[in-house]
Amino acid sequence: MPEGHSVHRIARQFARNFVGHRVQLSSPQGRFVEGAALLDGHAMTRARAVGKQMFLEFDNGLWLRVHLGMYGAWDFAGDILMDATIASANGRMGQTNQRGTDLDGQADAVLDSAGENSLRSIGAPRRTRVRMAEQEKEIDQRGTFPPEPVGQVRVRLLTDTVCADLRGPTACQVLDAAEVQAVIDKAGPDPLLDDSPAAEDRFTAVVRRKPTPIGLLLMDQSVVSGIGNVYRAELLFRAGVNPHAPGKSLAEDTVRGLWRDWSRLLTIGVETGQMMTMDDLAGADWARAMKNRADRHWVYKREGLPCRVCGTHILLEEMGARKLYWCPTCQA
DNA sequence: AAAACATGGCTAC
DNA sequence: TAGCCCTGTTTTG
Repeated sequence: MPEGHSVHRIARQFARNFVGHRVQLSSPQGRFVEGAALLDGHAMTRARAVGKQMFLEFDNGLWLRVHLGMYGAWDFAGDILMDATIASANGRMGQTNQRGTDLDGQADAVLDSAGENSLRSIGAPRRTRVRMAEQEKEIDQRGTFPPEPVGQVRVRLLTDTVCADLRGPTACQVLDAAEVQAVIDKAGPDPLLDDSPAAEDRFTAVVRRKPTPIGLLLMDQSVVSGIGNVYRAELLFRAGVNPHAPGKSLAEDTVRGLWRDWSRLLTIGVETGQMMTMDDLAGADWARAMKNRADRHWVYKREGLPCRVCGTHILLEEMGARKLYWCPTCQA
């Protein structure tokens, strides 16, 4: 599934295209009929991402909470205003985006600021169809509007001009404001929601108190939000940290460094739409990595291959019921 | 062509 | 610990 960066991008897409508009909700699949009815016909007022979860607020005070899980995806169709980086990630927009450009750090898009601030618009809406999951891709350019639902569509959000279909989510439910707050309170800090020293302190303190291996702590969404299996492996390699090291055994600077690096990688991920973890690349190397996943990571999915730094064979083991990739030499 | 696998995480057993 | 969500991609035959 999409790790944290994708969910932030999807929330922006909703802020861009739905916030401020009346929305018709339905459940073509039939498994969310009651929930859809609670929100149907109301205007969307806010789109938020917190770690891997997304929250859409409507003007009756209720929220739609969505977690994509492993297979979940959103398909957008219609006259879509796209964040330029989405098209860029597909290589369709030429040079509109280069790394190094700044996000303004505004993770939430609220009603009065939707459509401006951090979203770099292409300009006019474009009639298209885009799938947003871990990868984003344009599906086709034409067709009737709204399109026929494809596959098991749990919920469809429809305005006069734009349609969003949700398929295969782990979670899709209607919550009131207090329930949303409870979910958010349980989540660990998300660098895009809070890049304050307090957030870094909180993460650092929690990690350095626990005997749990850091490789498990980074995946624990109550410790830190948004990190998944790819970012876990890559963050640990970049920090030179052994995944088995207990949180409490790590130096304070090391843990703070992990937080800051996560903030950096998440920012790059939101900007490019890719889990680009070899961010020191330049020119042709960067372009190749943007195109091919195999050239994008230090250790992820590289078991048995020589470490890009020291040549040692990359190891693969199970940790937290997920595949963990690491270099026993660089991460001694 | 078919089968296995995966960026997650909840729930039931 | 296994199932589920039920899709897209990769690997196997």
